Amino acid sequence: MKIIFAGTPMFAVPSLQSIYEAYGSDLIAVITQPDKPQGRKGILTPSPVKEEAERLGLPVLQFARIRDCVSALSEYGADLMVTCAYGQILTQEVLNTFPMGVWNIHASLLPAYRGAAPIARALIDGCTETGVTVMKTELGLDTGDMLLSDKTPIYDSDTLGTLGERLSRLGAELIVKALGLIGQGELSLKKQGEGFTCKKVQRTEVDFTGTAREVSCLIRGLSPAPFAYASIGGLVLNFWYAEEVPCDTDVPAGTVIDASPKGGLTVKCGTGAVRIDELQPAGGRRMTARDFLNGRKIKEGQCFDKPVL
RNA sequence: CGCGGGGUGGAGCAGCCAGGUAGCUCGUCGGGCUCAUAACCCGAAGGUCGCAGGUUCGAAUCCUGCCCCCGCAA
Repeated sequence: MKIIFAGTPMFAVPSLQSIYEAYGSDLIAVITQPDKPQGRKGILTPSPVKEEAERLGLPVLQFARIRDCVSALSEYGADLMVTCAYGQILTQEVLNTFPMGVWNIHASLLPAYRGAAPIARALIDGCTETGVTVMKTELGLDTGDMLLSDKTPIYDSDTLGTLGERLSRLGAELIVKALGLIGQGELSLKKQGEGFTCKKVQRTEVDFTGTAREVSCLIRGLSPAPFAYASIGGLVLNFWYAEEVPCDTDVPAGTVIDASPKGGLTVKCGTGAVRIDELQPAGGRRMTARDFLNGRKIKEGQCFDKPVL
C-alpha cells in the first residue's frame, strides 16, 4: 500500500512520523506547502513537515497549486493519500488520483468545528472535550464520512499549544489504526450529522468586560501564535497564559486588582477576574508576570487601555 | 530599504535627552525575629553597562560602524 502524506504545520509532524514508523518505504512521498517568507527579514522558511520529511529522507513535493499538478502526482502511483493540515483545497481530480482514497486527520470531533482552527475555536468556546477524527475526504470542507475518532478532555490549564500537541499525538496514533483498517478493507464509515464550520483565528484584543472564563479561554486559546493582547499605559502585552481567580472586589472591568510580584497580575473582568501568569511586552521576551511586575511600574487600580474597536 | 522597541550583577527594569560615585523591585548567600513561613528586619556577594572604534580631562550616557533579541505588519 503506497502512501503519500500531505501536511504542513507542526501539528502534522507526529502523524508523519507515526506513518513512517509503521509503513517505512511504503510512504513514498511527502507533500507540503511551498517555503514561505517568515519573520522581519522575510527569510524563506520550510514548513515543519518539510523539515521532518527531509530528516527522514523522504522525497518532498511542494506544489503552488496541487490541483494544477495532478499528472505529476499520479506518476507516483500511490494507493492513497493522508492529509493533515495541508493547507490547500483538493479537487475531484486530485481525489481520483488515489484508488484507495484520500483520508484526512481533523482536530475536532466532527461534525463540530469543521474548517480552520478547530483547536483554538474549541478552546475559545470553553468546550470541555474535543478530539481528532479520521475521515474520508470529499469535496465539501471536512464533511466526509468518518472512519475513526478519539476524544480528549480540555483542561482549564490547556492552551492552544498544549492541546494542539496532545491532539496531534492522538491523531498520529489514530491514523495508523485507520490505515490498518483501510489496508484490510474493513471499513464502516459513519456519515456526519449536522455540524458547523469555524473560521481561522486572528490576533484578538481582550475585552475585559466579558466573563473571567471568556477572557481566560480566549487568552489560552490563542497562545501561542496569534495571541490575545491588551495594552496598559500604551504598552502592548501579548498574553501567554491566564487563569480565572476568585474576586470579590467591585471595580470596573479592566482594572488591575493585584500587581504584587507574588500575587501576579490580576485583572478584573465583567464577571470575576483573571490572573495573568505569563505575558510578553511589545519588544520584549516572554516572561512571567512576576518578572514583568518586578521591573515595570504597574500599580493596583491602574486600568488597561480601552480596546480600539 | 515595510513600521517600531530593546541589549545595564542570576531575572525584570531605571539611569542616557541636559557626560562626572552603578540605582530600583526581586533572586541568591549569611544573620536575626517567629511555634512557623513563600512573611518581616539586618547584612553580604555578584556588573567587561552587547562588540569595536571615535570625541572628551572624564563615556552606560555624545558620534560612527557592527552583532544579537523582540513586538507589529506581510
